[in-house]
Amino acid sequence: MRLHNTLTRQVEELVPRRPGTLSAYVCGPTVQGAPHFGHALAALVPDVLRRWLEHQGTEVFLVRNVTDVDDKIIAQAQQEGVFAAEVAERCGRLFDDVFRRLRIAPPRVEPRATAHIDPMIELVEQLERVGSAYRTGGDVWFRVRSFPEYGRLSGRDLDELRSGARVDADDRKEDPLDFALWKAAKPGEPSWRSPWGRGRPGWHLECSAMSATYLGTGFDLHAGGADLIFPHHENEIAQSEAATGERFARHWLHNGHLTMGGEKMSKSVGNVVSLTEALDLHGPDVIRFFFLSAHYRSPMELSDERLDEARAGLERLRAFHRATAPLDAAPTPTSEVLAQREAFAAAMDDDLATPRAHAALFELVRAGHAAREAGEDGVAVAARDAVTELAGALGYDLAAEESGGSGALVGGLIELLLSLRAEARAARDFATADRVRDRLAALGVTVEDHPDGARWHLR
RNA sequence: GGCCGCGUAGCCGAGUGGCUCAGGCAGCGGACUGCAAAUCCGCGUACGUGGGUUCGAUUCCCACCGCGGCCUCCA
Repeated sequence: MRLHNTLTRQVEELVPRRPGTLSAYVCGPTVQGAPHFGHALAALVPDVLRRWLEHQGTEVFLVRNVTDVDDKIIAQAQQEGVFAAEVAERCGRLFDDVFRRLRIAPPRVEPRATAHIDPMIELVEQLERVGSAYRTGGDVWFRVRSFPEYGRLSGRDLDELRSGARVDADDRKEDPLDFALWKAAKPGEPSWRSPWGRGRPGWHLECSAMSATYLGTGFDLHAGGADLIFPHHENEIAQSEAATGERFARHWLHNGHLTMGGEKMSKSVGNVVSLTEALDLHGPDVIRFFFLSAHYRSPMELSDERLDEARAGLERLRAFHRATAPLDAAPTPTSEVLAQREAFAAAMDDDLATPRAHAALFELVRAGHAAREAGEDGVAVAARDAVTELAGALGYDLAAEESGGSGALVGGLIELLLSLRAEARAARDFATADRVRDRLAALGVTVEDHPDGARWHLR
């Protein structure tokens, strides 16, 4: 398949170094607060890529880290008067929970920064040996000047960056662009023993060390939000390549941002929507559909209207699933069904063009309904099977009903009411029949009358 | 200020140098229905502005306007 590579700004063939297995590293969350709606996208994009590759028979060895030590976690802990590890543990569970509910498949390895201090220290020592690191007191800095390729990923020019000069002119640094590899411990902060005294790793260090630990150098794909391109990913490349002399990640995938009120959703702007609450309100499939209805690299504006549209679109897929689930004819795909399967695959292979993939799904739905109405059950079944399979490859569960569990008891009671209603209709007592339907609707149960009887589903 | 990207019908969102230029939501008409719902059939001549290249541009180039992102922590 072809995928946009930030390194070249072009859509390129994604070629795993080991045929059949893609090695990928995703920058996971910094567990310093509750997950917001925007965090879902950065986890969802690699998930969709992974599902598609696996559907195509490629294995994906995915590593997604957890940043469990950093300035904000420490600040939050101090504010609460607890240990930083406590904040990280609590927030980490919140992220685990929302990712699970979103059906984001767990990564193969989920390394925590605090469990990999040793390889980080070794990496810094190696950088000292090659002359790319220097210390001032208990701090260690990366010497940007020592890495001529610096700025390649983000398309920056060193001199422009310096003149932009919003970077702290810290006198301890040789160059304003140099960044911390190791920070000397301040009182009350979590710290680890190191050759430079007690301290903690700089932010960028963990990803270099942990990706090398689990994937080695020159792994296939590195992913993250577009806001990580600079400085985070630029710095990862500098550290890793300066230390090893080898290419770091070969392909870079970055997702665009979620906006709300025209601005990037972020805690500092204050326009965040809790992902936990959004899941409670909309369920995982609506949120997934919302994100996948636009291309992963374009910015997306979140609003109630967009979510309502996503719900409506998803409902069309679900209604098709409900209508065709009882059919049990042998599938007899038509050329149209086959063509839409191919269109879906072509879209996904073309830089994860999920909006076009959705379009193929909708064409299958229309063709399937039409076949069903024409009594061509085999064609309808072929369309249904294609929709179920391909929607599954995008991570949808069309059989799942919306929130509000319908236990056996609830289902039984509804069936009972509908059988009484059917008797009323047979007796042309439409007032009673309508009353049952209206009251059920008020409770969130939609009733549809079909030639073969009534169907119902939870709204 | 520098760098990057975007501007497509009421809304969202694909796509292409010309051939009937996806799909969804909303809307309208018809079929079906006791009425609905669901579904099917039909219906929308859109490409920010001004130049240029071209036989022909929404698609390529330039300028401008507007919007966003990054340049500091950030998914």
